[in-house]
Amino acid sequence: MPPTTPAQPRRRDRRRARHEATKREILDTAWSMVRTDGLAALSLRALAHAVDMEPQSLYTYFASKNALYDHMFADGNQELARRFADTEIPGEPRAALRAVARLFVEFATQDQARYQLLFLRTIPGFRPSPESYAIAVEVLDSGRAVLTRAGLRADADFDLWTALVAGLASQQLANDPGGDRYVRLIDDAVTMFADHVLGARRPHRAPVPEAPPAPAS
Amino acid sequence: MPPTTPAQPRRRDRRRARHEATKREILDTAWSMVRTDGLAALSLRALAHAVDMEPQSLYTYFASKNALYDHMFADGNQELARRFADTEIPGEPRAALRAVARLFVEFATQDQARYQLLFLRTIPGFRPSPESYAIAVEVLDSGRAVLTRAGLRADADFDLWTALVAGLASQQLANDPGGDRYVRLIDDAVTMFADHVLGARRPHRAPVPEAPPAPAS
DNA sequence: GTCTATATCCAGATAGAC
DNA sequence: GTCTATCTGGATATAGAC
Repeated sequence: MPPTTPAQPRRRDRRRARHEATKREILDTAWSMVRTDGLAALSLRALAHAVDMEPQSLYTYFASKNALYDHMFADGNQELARRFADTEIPGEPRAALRAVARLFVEFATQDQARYQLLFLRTIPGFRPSPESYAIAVEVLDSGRAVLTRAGLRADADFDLWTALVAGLASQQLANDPGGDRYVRLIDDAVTMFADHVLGARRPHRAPVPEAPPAPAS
Repeated sequence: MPPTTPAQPRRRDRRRARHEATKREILDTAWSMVRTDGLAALSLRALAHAVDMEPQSLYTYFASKNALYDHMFADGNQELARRFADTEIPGEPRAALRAVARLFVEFATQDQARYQLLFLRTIPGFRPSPESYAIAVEVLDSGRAVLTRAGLRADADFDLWTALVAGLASQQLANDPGGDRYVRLIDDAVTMFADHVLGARRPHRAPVPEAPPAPAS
């Protein structure tokens, strides 16, 4: 019998685990609902009934609707962070840019509601908590680290980069949801960007095989 | 006495003019409200009281809330069309691209709610009517015409263009509303784009004065 | 931790008098 | 064209029994 593990803490752990499991189920259900009905259309009543609860019981898990949005915000950013961690980023600068662009645009275009919650100001009055926002900053820093390794130095270049990939994602979601009209432009966009900030290895879209890599600055 | 203009029609005209004026006032008030409270936060009650009406009276002017959104959608697109018509677009390709990029990004960043209504799918269930959507298509065609004149041929290039300018606008609104962190990247972004699709007149950001204009294709 | 009961207020929309 | 009156339903949130 383990001496330093009395029964009480273990039971408390079990209870807490169950609490977390229910919370997880609520969050997953919420995601599924906003995916079909739209982010702003989420109602706590409908959510509660979808998990077989009375609406009031939700308040055991989330203090308010905005608190729920806040958890979803953290959740989505954590998912993106996980993908960053799980993706091997090539050392070659252009390949690295392609990898991170694909990673982000794929993540963004998979879920319109998630994109709106994480990157647009769709819900009036919603502001992520400092803790949740910190995760978003961490993710952004992951992206920045990749670009720095690829030879990017200027903040303005990083901003141009985020505008480019966010633009592809945004247009894909708004004008061709579920399609690939803008997704398929990713590689071309990366080439355009890399030519601009890293120096053109190949002039004007004509591929030059075996050209030496261009220096960063 | 004018023979072919009886009194009845004139009175009808006056009434209709008054009707249109009130409609205009409601629309303007709605714009002002969504600008401060957020697009999705608009309520017909609050709107009605802001124009000193009972909520029910609004239905004389707009058949539903979505009908109001639809009029706002048309309204915003008409404003953008007006700006296109009023702006002189230079003949030189890069200058033309700069002009249209500035025009669009300025319009977009002036009003977050308007941007969300016109270009993002913020309101669950809202779809513009065919008549309103036609105005949006017309505006898009204006932009396309400028790029065609500048030497752009491929549809994919036009899509890359809209992604780029929409990305700048979107990031400006989401991450630095009211500032110019992304707006000031417009010229750089246009250079990047033009180098890519029109051919690099200047290699890697080093301006070459008096260089001959590059051919379109 | 979940429920019943309730509070409070708001939403969009319709009917019909004036 | 605007009002009063009303419908119907929804929203978020709290109190307290079990």
